[in-house]
Amino acid sequence: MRATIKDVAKLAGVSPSTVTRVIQNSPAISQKTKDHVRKAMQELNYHPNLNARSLVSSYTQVIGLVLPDDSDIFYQNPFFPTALRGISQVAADYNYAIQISTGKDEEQRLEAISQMVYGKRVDGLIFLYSKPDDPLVQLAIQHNFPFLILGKASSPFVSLVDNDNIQAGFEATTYFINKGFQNIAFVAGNKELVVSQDRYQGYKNALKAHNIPLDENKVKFTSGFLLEDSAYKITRKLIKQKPDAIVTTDTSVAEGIVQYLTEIGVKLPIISFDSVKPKLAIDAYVDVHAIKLGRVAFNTLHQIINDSKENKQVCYRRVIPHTITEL
Amino acid sequence: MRATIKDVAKLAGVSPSTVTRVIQNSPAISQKTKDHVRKAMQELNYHPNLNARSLVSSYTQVIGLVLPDDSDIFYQNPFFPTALRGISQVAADYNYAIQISTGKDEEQRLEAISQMVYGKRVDGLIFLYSKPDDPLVQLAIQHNFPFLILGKASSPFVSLVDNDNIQAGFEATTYFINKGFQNIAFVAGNKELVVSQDRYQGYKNALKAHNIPLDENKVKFTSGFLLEDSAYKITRKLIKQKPDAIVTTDTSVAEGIVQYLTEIGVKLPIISFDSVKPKLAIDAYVDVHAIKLGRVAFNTLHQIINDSKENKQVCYRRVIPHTITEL
DNA sequence: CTGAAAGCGCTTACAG
DNA sequence: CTGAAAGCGCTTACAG
Repeated sequence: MRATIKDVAKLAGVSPSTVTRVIQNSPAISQKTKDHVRKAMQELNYHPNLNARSLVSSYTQVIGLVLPDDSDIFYQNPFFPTALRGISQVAADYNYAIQISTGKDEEQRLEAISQMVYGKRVDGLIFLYSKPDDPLVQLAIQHNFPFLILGKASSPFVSLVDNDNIQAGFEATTYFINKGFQNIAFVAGNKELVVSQDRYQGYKNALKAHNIPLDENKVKFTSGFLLEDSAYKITRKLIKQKPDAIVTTDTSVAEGIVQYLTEIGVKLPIISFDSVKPKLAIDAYVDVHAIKLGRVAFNTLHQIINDSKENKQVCYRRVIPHTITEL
Repeated sequence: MRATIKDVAKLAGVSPSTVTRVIQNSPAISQKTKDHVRKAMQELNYHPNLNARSLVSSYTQVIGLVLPDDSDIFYQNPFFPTALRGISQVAADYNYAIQISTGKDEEQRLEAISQMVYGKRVDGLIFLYSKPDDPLVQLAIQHNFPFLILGKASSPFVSLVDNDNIQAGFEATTYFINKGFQNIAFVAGNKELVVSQDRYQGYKNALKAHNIPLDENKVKFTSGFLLEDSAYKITRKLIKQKPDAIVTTDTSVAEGIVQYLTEIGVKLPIISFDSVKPKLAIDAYVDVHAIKLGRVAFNTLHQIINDSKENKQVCYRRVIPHTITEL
């Protein structure tokens, strides 16, 4: 059988509480005792039962990652694995484990997250998506459970880590304006998503700042599950407006556009958004630095968890700078 | 405060053990009592403390997903999110949660997995990679801990779920042979990986079966972190061998090849392997059906966990069929 | 069909 | 600097 804290205590000739204190590296314990106990732990290959620890101490050293529905386009995008990398890098340093939670629909996801929260399986949550009035977020708010959104939240009292997508849209558009283009089209992903709206706002702001009139015929939003397919079809119409450059919010969208343009033998300057260097022949991309987003997200959640232990309620809002890279 | 099992028992006028039995839907309990207790649970919004449950019952309803090093090319590939989808779909049906585990190097990963296993945080493990003599797999074997490898294992006594990569390599090559090509090149990812070796074996088998001599100058393996970059460079040399078609084992590799070929204005038929429809203009791809792999992986692990409760030791080896799709 | 008791493996005051 | 006791919230035999 696995060794318990009692076995270690016996072998080291101390009480179980002393063993606990050694594990916690309590300054109250003498160096000599610590050495003894540690030797005993080694000898018995002792590892604490984390369930027992969590039961009594009511912290788990686990955080939950809340993903959107299983069917979501989310999984097509390198954003998720990249942000996950950032989160897990910092989590490993703090010795935190990561539990992920998704489901086929909202009901199943709500059930899963309830179990995590009520069942005391995690100390905090990171939402890897952002949508208005999400019931899962509501649950966290109601129970005063530590959480943070990786994205833009509608409520002003929610902690979040995000890019400044309005500014990024502005800069992406300005990139082309500065190169002398005047008929810049804009093609975004799902219109409902806050990121699409924000980047569109940035696009409009940039045109305005340079006194270029907005032509809504040059603005398109994709729909459906496969972004490329939708973008491909949209381009057919878009091209009639004779744009001289295209700002797009997603590499998948850019892929659809490029595919159509290639087929009809047209070449247009394109800028896109991505979390990794696009494998596509486009001119530039806005790097949202998903690894950094993930790293800061974990750090911030960690902060929030500690705050809540002290009954502090702080709302953190962190912006991760983007960069524009020419290809 | 959150309601405990005692609160429910009191409200329902029964003992805590009866509440437990109702939760377990034990046939020993009368319908009337069940109704009472369930009503009380509803009223108090009762959710069991899972740490307490795991402590005493020593099962967790959590499985661990073991990922390769944080720096690994693994994260560039859609295989991971796709397989994860499959795993989490079935996990949700069984009401299992998923914990993921990675780290910056093997030491950190071993530490993380030790905590999961010794700390009794998970009931079983799925390894999402496969390499010879992996110390993490050793740990699981030594402790008789339920696990399974999503990939090919070197030991014959390890459960696994995988494609038949030799057969797939054979078919991919035959696809071109049947179209009349005779000078088929082969470009694979990292030579150390078992999948690369297996697909190469399939390539050789196909040539042999059609009496086409193997020309090792037409066989290349990439190296380094960015597969496309490596493939790009390799193509420069490869092209001197005047291949008339190329079998490649990875879409990233295919991307590098296509990029080079496009630049020099050459078009060659290419077939690749992928878990999602490639966004690249190639002729066909072998779909490894990563979702299915994930689904079967969870189901099998679930089986293994149940076997181990009954002290059964069964070694499962499941093959997931691939398909070739023309684009 | 149901309850009382013991215990899972820890940690946390309390006491010295 | 250290120990004895109590308890976290469940479940599992045992008994009836």
